[in-house]
Amino acid sequence: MPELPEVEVTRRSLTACAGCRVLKMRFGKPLRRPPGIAVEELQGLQLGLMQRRGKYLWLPLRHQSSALDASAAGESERSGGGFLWHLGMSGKLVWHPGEAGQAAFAQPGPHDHADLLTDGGLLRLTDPRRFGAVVWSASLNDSPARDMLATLGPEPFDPQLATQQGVRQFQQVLAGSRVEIKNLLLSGKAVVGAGNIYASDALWEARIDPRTRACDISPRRASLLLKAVQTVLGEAIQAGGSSLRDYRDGHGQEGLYQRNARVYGREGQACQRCSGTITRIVQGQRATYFCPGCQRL
DNA sequence: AATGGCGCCTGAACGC
DNA sequence: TGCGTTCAGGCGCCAT
Repeated sequence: MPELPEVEVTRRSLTACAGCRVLKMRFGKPLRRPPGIAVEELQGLQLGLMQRRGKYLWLPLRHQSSALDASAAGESERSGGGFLWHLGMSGKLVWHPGEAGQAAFAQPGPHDHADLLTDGGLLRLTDPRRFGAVVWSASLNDSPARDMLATLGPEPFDPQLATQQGVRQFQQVLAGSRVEIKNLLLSGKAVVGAGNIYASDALWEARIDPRTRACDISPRRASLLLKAVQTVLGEAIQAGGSSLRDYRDGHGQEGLYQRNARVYGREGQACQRCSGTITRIVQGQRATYFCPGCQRL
């Protein structure tokens, strides 16, 4: 299930599509949100560098900025824009280079819901559960992209978050919320990127019981938690993400983090820190794993 | 305003 | 063997 590390690994694996030009696009079964653009309008647009914000990927698509285009009649009506992608629960964004892309485009599978064919290959969103999204926006600062990103907290690796002021802001979000800390992490309001796997592991790393109300966590422990989130997410990116079920990166490679997960998915096993027994509970209808021996309220 | 809960989806795993 | 049930969870929406 793609969380921030999986999305970041995907982004890094998709650099090859930058500079390619759109030949065709096709949408499969409808996703929860309509793409918001007609595929005919995309032909000839050039792919820029994929960017990430939280668990979203932004792919800019622009017109060639040649003198001919600039003087072409009606060109100003089509100002370019980009696609905001989300992988949902089961989404994979894979690049099929060259002729392999042409062949893949000719034979879409039942779960291929967005196929962007370019002169350099095919960018394909495969998503069996269809919780994912691919949405057109004129820019990141325009609707709908702006609204979709508006509620996101700070990026875990934003240098600003490491400053005194950034840490204080994180502490203040916790201090102002009565939600259980595990659920606050999932909300992305204090920091984005920690989904169900990494929220459990970060709380173990910080020795905090996941049921603790956010406002009951001292500023000192909050700053430790922030570091733990950064540590766990950073390790996961290095490991290529987690492949619990069907996650793959842009080359179809699986991630290895789950082999070294601290507590996630390890119910009944011994805690590697205190030899307590890792326990599974449910918070907000989602599984949480933690060690009652060394994680404190 | 903040918070908890539900529904969207489908494949895998499980039980009878 | 084959059917039905349960589970996985990111996120938008709704009720409180």
